[in-house]
Amino acid sequence: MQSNNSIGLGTDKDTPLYTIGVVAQLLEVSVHTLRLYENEGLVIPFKKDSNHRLYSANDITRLKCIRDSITNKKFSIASIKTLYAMIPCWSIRNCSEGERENCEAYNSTMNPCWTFKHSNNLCALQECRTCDVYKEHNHCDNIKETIKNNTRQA
DNA sequence: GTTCTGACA
DNA sequence: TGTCAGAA
Repeated sequence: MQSNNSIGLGTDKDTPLYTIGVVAQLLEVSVHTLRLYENEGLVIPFKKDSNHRLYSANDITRLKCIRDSITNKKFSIASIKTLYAMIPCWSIRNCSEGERENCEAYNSTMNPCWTFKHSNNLCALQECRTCDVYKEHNHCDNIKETIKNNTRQA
């Protein structure tokens, strides 16, 4: 018997395993809503060659956070985007002054860094889905921790 | 049967 | 957010 999963790969919370239909049932939202969250840049599911989406356990954790924010805390999608946009990616990735000046993400207040192209900076080298700036905030609560760690005293 | 994209209510 | 169309 395989203890991990049906395809026998060593699995962890980052392994994309769940189809959009399964996730929709799990979170009690429509498939359409999950695609909306993706289009709005709230979540980045893995895409198979077939272009079908696969979600990991961490993606589901993230989606639960998003749902809780919207349903219980009355956040809008736009407000969640703004919150994500406040994550100091430039600090986490140690971007230079020059890189910051030329970076759309650094200068955006409305959109998370992972919604930009990143064709001409160090972010072009890594998939946002696997970047700490994105990954470390699957729990919405972690944003506060990040801000704490990046705040200097005057 | 499930999911994809795009469009419209 | 829901639903429908046409395709894979």
